[in-house]
Amino acid sequence: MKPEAFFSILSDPTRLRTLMLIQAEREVCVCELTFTLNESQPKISRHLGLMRDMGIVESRREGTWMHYRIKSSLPEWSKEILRQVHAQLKVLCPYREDKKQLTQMSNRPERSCA
Amino acid sequence: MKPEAFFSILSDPTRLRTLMLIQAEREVCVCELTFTLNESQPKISRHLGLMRDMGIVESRREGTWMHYRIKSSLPEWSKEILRQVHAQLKVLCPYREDKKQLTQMSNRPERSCA
DNA sequence: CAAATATATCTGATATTTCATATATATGAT
DNA sequence: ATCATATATATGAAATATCAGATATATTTG
Repeated sequence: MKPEAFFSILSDPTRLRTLMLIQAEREVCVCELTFTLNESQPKISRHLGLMRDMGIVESRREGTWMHYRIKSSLPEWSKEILRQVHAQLKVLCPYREDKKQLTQMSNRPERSCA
Repeated sequence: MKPEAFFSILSDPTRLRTLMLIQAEREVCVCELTFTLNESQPKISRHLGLMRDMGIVESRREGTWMHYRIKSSLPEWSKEILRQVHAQLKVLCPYREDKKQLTQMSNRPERSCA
């Protein structure tokens, strides 16, 4: 993956908020994202599909839920940049509020094996 | 500046190579970039103008030359991300080769006060 | 069947590149 | 000092490419 393609992934607010949430939580599912970001399900799903096609995230099915996380085989330079970006942005809005919002989801899915 | 707008600046190869070169050299002028990146002068100038309008870089005139550098008033989170991105990417192509290519420019402008 | 997730299509908006030309500055000749 | 010219940079306009969002619908699983 070329660095400019990697940054084009980060250049959309829905995708950036999603990735920051994944960095904070290790793993999130689609319904957690639609609730937390307050966006339509197709919109969330399309961005996740795009990131999966680009090789940034990978998915894991658990019943009807699809859990997304950072792809483990991602090159080290991009993993490190994601960590550094999260370290810088987590205190800013809306990322800080997103993390709080997620904890207030009533019917949040339980993970069998995170 | 919103983080997603910041990353959209990094999501173009010409701009990313330019910023990595600025991180390495502190300052570069338009003719150094057209030589090093082997791109047309209007293309380089357009991208620099865009980055100046977005508040990422600032320019300094020295005779006919325009020198560009990272804007000093840039928010700390974005300065730090630029440093970290450079630390990760400088060993990769084409950034490593760009730096070498710049040193081989014959009529490279001298700086009166860098 | 219901719930969760994925995808196809259309559409308006935006970004990028190129070409030609304009502007700014420096310099040598008169 | 002025004129002509060379060099460096910027920009307007047009052509092209790319992208995000909405709606409807399809797929997968329990």
